[in-house]
Amino acid sequence: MMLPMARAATTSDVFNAIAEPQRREILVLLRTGERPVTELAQELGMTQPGASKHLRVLREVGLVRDRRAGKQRLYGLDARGLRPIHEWTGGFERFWNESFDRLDAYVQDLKQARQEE
Amino acid sequence: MMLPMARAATTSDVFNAIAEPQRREILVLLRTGERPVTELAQELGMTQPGASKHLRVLREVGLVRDRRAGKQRLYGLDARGLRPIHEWTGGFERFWNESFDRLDAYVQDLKQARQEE
DNA sequence: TTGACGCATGCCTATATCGGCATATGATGC
DNA sequence: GCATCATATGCCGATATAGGCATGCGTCAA
Repeated sequence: MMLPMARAATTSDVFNAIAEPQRREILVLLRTGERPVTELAQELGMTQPGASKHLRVLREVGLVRDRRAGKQRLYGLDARGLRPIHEWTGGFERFWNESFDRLDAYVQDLKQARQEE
Repeated sequence: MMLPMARAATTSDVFNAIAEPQRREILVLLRTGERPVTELAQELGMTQPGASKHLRVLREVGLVRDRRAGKQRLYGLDARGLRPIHEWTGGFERFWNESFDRLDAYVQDLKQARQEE
């Protein structure tokens, strides 16, 4: 009896964590410094539980760290996890330039063909 | 009557497209050249429909292009869409270095504190 | 100890996929 | 047209979230 294999467990990986727009906003905001959840939620127009949940995901993949500060809990950026992604995409740098060239060549070909009609 | 708002529509955005490990494998493989779906599926150990579906997502966000070649359909890389991601993560470069420094300083502090015990 | 405050969690609903499978669609050659 | 090969799609089952809301839990101050 073969059970249908469902979606792969992509949770807890950095690519997945930054696939969410709001989580990216959080990371960007945290570049300007540590913040408690409530302030963060307010600045980004999300509910406190919503912000907490996103922060949890970010913390689980190591993109943010938290430390207690009195009654509050301050969240801060730990961007090291973004480096692998930067490098992975960087592995295509040669190709996106190449793509431009090819597209350009293609466009030139079209123009050429037109004039010869 | 307030309907619960579900998951945001993140479909059709590049961040989401590359969040899937198999799709990343496809992109990496395509760096070595165009390929028909079947060959691609075979090389990556996935089913043909599976490969087709992933390619569809990649095509919808513009990361691959296809062109007909006789009976086959060749898929090729169009890496330009990866550039924004490279740049977005690059915006954190300063911070991941800084993080390293801080971590290092933290470790030094610990060592210092130990010796002074 | 008891509020009050700040934040994390649990529960629920709606949805978005992923994978497997069968099958429709398309193009080719006879 | 028809058989055949190459791909794309549809359907289904199982899961993974995202958001809203209410509530639990921990910390601090009086």
